[in-house]
Amino acid sequence: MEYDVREPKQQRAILKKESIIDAGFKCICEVGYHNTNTAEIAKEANVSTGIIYQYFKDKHDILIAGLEKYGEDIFFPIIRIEKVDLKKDFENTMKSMIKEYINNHKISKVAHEEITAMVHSDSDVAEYFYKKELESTDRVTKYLLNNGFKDNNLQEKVHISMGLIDNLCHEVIYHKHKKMDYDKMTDLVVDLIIGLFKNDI
Amino acid sequence: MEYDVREPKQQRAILKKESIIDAGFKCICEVGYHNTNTAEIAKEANVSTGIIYQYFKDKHDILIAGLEKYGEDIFFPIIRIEKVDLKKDFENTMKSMIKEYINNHKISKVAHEEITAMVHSDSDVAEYFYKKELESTDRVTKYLLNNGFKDNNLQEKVHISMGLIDNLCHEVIYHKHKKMDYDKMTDLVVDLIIGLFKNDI
Amino acid sequence: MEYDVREPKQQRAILKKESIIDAGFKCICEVGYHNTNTAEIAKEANVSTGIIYQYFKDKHDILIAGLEKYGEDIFFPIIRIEKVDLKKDFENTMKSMIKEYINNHKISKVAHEEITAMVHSDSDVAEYFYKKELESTDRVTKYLLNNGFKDNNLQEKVHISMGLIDNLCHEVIYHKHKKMDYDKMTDLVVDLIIGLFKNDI
Amino acid sequence: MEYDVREPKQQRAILKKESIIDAGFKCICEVGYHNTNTAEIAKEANVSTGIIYQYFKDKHDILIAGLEKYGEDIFFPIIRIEKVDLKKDFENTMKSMIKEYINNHKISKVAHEEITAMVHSDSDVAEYFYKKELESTDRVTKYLLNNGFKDNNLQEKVHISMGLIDNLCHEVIYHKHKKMDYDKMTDLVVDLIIGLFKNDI
DNA sequence: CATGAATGAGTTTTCATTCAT
DNA sequence: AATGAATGAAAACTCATTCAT
Repeated sequence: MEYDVREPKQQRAILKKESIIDAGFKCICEVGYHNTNTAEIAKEANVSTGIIYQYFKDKHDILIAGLEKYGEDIFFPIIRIEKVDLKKDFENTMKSMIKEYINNHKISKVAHEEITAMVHSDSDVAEYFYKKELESTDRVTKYLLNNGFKDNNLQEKVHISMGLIDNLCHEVIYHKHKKMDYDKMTDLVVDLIIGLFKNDI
Repeated sequence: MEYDVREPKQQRAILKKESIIDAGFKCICEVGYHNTNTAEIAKEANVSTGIIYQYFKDKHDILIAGLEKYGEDIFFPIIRIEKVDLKKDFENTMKSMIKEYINNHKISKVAHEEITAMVHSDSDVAEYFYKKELESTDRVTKYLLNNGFKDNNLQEKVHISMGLIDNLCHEVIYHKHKKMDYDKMTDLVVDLIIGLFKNDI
Repeated sequence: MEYDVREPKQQRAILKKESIIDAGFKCICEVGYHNTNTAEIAKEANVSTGIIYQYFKDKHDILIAGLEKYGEDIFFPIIRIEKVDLKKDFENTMKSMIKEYINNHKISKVAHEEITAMVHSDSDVAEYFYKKELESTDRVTKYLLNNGFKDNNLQEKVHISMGLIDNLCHEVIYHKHKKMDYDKMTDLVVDLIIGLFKNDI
Repeated sequence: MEYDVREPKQQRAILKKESIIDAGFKCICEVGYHNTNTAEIAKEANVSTGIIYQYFKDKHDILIAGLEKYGEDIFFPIIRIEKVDLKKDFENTMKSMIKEYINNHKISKVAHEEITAMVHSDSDVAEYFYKKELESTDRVTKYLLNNGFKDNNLQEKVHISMGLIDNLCHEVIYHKHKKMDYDKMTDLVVDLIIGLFKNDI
């Protein structure tokens, strides 16, 4: 005989909602928002199509929930800069950060493509990125201030640096320019950033 | 059995084909590819839906035609760098170029959003951008070489510089960071670029 | 992404699927496959157009389902020859069979026309007819063997006989030849068939 | 310099009309009426789409014209039975006729399929076949009468015989029944026909 | 809460026929 | 007569969302 294991309803509902978020975000990242339908999400989440609308206003809502849940890890890992030890050699710290970034990008390359595509066509996604980008800059700036950097247009410099790194990562991953020397390019970028901050440390 | 895509021979028809491209690209730029339907395009172009399929394989085909027609002006004006007079003061030249870029971006802000969104989800659009981006880098690099710059990782430096400018424009237009000093930021970017090339002139 | 064709589980849904088959087959039989559209079928079945595509891949799928459901009764009633009592007088048995056939043809005359038309233009319909025709010949042949007929080119004779009966029915129903004496023609056909088998009983 | 060879307009027009008929019938026979569009016909006929409607009421009209032009050769060659020499051995005459028929069927197998499909769905095509079938039976009957056959239900017998031959041809060509002995079947059919007429010669 | 059946507006595409030149 | 451009109604099919159970 089987005991009817009765999990608390609240708990079960939460799990179900999570599984829908996960399934939805997975599908959207893999094949794109417009190529994912609710039936597919329901199937992937092992729920019925109807139940989705108990937990989410609409399909779009699932996307946003997924973004809230996984967006930071995928798109804004720098937000956790506090873990970085700036006491060490600045140049090497930056190089290993860049390497980590590139790796991170590579892992979720398709997710990046699919989701960043929506920044331009979906105002909620845009807003999320907007907010997170601000947050990233602020956090990094504050972190540097706390680590003894002078506030000499620090925010602007941080933003420029983050942009440089982003572009570099993107270039390396998509490897558009066959003749480009990426090691050299990385060195150039690191030098630029160090140059930017050289009088502020 | 499919009608072949026809190449119009009469003047009237050629104009009509152009008007479909214009209408389609306009709609797509304004409300996005997925939110534009053929009926809308036909209406905007003052033609019937049927004629669209005589000149274009499908909706996507119109997008690509529009891109070919207007893409360079909107996304890659730097491709015409030959017009810039580098004999003049480098710093001021760059600053006015950046201003022009920002203006250009502002004019077709929505087009930028909608179309760059598709780079990530549409392989043909992606291919176009890749191609043009390469072309831009190459052209600028060659132009600098012809103007006496030394080939000291010139290509990499050009690419980095173009990225810096792009990011700057983007930041200025979207004005995300309320506390950011954009004039200072522009100065920083220009200084960085000048620094990059300082030993190559 | 495609919805999978679903197999209905609820009683209501099963009935609905059947009603789509019935409605579709009815429409196709009455006005022809090419003159029947999904909206028409939906209307006739009292369902929405959408539901059709949950149970059927496409319009063609409905046709095949209808054929599987009603094809034997309409086109291959001889497949149930086992019910015929061959112990009785062969000639009279055959005559009453022919009468029954003609009646059957008359009832679903339009269905015959519309569906047999498709044997030539639709490979799935063709396959169905081929299969059933083979099955008919085989069954009749076996049945005769079990009833003491000798296997003296029996299969060939059965096929010829079935063709003769088919042609006869067709002629009687369409009544093409004004001056034709159909009773006499029937007698001739029956005599021919009896003659064919006279040494095999 | 080139002389402007001016054919009589009437003549040119006739040629043009013929080329449309030929092109249309060719397309229809090859891929079917529903899969042939007017653009295709125009292209095949080397004329513009517009001109078609100068010579024909509609697409259907082309089909009928094609049928009138080529139908007899393809579907009712027996209509020219007068060429057959019945003085010779009846059995061999018939066998060679059957062989010729089978060949004829094979050559235009697709045309047969496509066009006979329409007998069931197109009343004009049906009427044509109806008319020609009557004509065939009548001609053959008359021819036999003129060759000394007695009028002992001759029309009925002719019709039955023609049906037997048609079925045989069809069976041989489409070869549905793998285990069937077609030589034997041919012999059986010939014997049946000879038997039918044996007291009438 | 949960299911999955049902809806129907919306989309792309085709093509016989007409029309402007 | 001739061209080929243009029309637009009609068709198949999709899918986010709602509903009956």
